[in-house]
Amino acid sequence: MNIGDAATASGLPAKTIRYYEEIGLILPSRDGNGYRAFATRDVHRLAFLARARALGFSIEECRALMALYEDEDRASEDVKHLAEQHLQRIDRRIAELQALRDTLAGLVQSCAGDNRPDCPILDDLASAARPAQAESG
Amino acid sequence: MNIGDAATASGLPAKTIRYYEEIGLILPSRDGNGYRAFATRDVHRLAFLARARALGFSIEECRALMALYEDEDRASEDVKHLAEQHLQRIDRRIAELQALRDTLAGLVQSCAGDNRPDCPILDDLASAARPAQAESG
DNA sequence: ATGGGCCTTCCAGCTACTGTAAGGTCAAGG
DNA sequence: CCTTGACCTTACAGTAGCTGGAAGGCCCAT
Repeated sequence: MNIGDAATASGLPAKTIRYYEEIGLILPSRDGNGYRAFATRDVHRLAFLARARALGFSIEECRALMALYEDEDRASEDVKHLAEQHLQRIDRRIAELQALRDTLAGLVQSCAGDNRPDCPILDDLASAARPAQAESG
Repeated sequence: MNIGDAATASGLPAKTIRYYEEIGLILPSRDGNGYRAFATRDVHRLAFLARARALGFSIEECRALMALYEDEDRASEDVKHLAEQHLQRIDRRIAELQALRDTLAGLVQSCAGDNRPDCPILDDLASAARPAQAESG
């Protein structure tokens, strides 16, 4: 199977597959003409990677997950640990974004959004530059 | 004021300030020795940028916000529009992460996390590779 | 032989910095 | 006067994870 078909089958762009080979995530064999030859197993690996990436795991985490996937003697504990770490990272990120969102939503709401120059949003951004105008207390 | 003091005053690393100059976000004057000379106004701009970046605005959005900040004849509508777009992007991102989080949390919970190899997390990741084993329905 | 669609490699670019190297400047101390 | 050390300068490389494009090879149909 050539890279185009592997791309279609796995859902990953051919470019991405070449990149994954370059960084050692997969190692398809080669035909006589130099074309990559993907076995069914390779396509499974690619789909595994696609799914793991879609769940937000980093490339290095995917590498580790792949190793566990291929290791019949793995402990599910190791997989769970990776997933838990990732989950915590996502939770932190959500909390950050939520805080951002709340601040921003407040600013948006306070802004008239008309053709006059007065703007609480710009005032807020500038307030960091003029701490005399108090935001603590 | 040299770059070190501007960094302290604005909360941005000196490296970042040089970068901002390179991409044309600020243009401090220069002393005879080639050192950047930051006026109070420059430090205000830097703090403005720092705050806007902390709120998650992209560099290009910061450039636009800065232009509005400096334009006395701006319409607050333009600022609000930028902020609303950003807010929507954050909302979408939060929704994405939340969906991810839910999926991942389900997987984590279903995994025993012991020293046996059986692992619903890996099963899920691999399921994309073996659609015969059904996930729809 | 020629056209088109696939494949190959290599290099550049994206965001927003960050690190490092090699060197210039300046004030203090001996 | 010289050194030390903290500051400053530029330029280049690297980060994550691709993505686009150039230049060229392979293969099949006409």
